[in-house]
Amino acid sequence: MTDKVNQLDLTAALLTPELRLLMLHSGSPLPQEPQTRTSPANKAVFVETPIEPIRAPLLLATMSIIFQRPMSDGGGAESRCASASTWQSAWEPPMGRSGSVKCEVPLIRATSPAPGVMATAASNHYSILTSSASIVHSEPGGMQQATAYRDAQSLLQSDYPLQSNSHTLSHAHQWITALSHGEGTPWSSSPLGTEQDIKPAVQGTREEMHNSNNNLQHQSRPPHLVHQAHGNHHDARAWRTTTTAHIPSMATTNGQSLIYSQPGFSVNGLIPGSGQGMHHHNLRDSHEDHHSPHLSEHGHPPSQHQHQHRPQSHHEHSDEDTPTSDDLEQFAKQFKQRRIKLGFTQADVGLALGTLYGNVFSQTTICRFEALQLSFKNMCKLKPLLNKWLEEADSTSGSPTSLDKIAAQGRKRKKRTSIEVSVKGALESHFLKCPKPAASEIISLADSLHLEKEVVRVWFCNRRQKEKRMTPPGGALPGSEDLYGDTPPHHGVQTPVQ
DNA sequence: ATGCATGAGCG
DNA sequence: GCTCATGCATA
Repeated sequence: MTDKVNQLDLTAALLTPELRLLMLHSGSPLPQEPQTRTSPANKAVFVETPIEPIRAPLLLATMSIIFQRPMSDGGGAESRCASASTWQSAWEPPMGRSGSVKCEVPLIRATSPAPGVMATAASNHYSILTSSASIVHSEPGGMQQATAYRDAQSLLQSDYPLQSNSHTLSHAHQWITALSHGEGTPWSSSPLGTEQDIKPAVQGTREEMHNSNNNLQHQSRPPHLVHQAHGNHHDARAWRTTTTAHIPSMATTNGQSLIYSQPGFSVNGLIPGSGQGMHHHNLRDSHEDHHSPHLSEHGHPPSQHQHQHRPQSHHEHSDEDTPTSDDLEQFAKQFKQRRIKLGFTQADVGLALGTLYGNVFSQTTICRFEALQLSFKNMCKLKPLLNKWLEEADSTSGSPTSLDKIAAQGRKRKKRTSIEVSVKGALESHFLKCPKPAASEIISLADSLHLEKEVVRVWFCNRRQKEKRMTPPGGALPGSEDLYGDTPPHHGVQTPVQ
């Protein structure tokens, strides 16, 4: 039993840099050095190694082991991940000797956490198994482009919630979203929150965006996908694949811990030459999409840029003119990047706006701005302010801007009601059928759900509001726009044909 | 980051 | 009673 733990069959192919280092440190014999080569085409890195297994002494003390058993296990490939400690008692040997084993070191985030990293670490190695010739990372977690925004949404919301780090994932998503995007419109993708509740199949788009991308098919997904399957959700273009073996920055820092270099993230290719901390990468990747005419996933231009705005050409990102949704998206993204780089929190900005221009805003609002989760109008309104702040902050960088706290006004607020998941589900389904229930309906609904009428009413209001902002443009679910009957008469936008 | 809430403005 | 902008409180 101890043997199992202490000796692990490893092929060089499975030897990650992390593991390699550990082995070196522990004086373990390393398997034959793998040869890495990079595919010029997709930048994927392949590792070619002899299949010859080696015996690796105990390195598990600080490792997480993920291994996959061969199909013969009845249940099919089964992945496991356990800490060394638990592993010892719970581990079962791989079904076959050839069973691949993948080890990875617990990762320590050195600096500002790169969202998604942890999650990624835990779930992206599966594909590596069984293929000793080429290892290509397929990262399920968070590298998808905004192009795959919707996919990502549904993916993140539904496929991962079970993971303990699911919240990390949602961050990742958000983050990634901010970093890269393929479509030109903010609302062209569903910035819907990471709400755990059912994702409505009907999207009540109205105002701005119509992007007839098919984003519905993702509504239905297998309740539980195997990790490997996740890769399919991703827009393959979103992020380049690479191998762990390729990560150079694996060197231990201060000898204390291994910095985790998430291949999918840092070597993503977004920032080719950046030698900075990964948390800064995003600050420059914007070049990627800044000028590129955002093509939709299907190669169609977003085409809804003009809607709802003045026919002003979108060449200038001026604060004066009504920006286009593209401008806003760009700005929001840059804003966030700058803010982070400058070291301000969303709350800081909100307060600063108050001291600087008299308009205090909450962290929530800033957050929503960055996430493009405000109405177009609202975005337009905030943009100039934020832009001014940005300029100010940029020029003042170095000396901390005075962020006089503005006393929060005390107000007796109703205790936030927490609606149970099941109840929420009921509300959701009702919403799908009727997003705007009559008072009587609300009452009966409240009655049956044992909720206050007001709570139900507010819930519907919020739900509608939410629907409006996060509505996937493409979502332009047929006929969903007039769902509320209050759709403004603008937007005769050319719906991207599909 | 987001769910539930508030309140102004409006019809 | 709705929309809309906004935020407290919390996951």
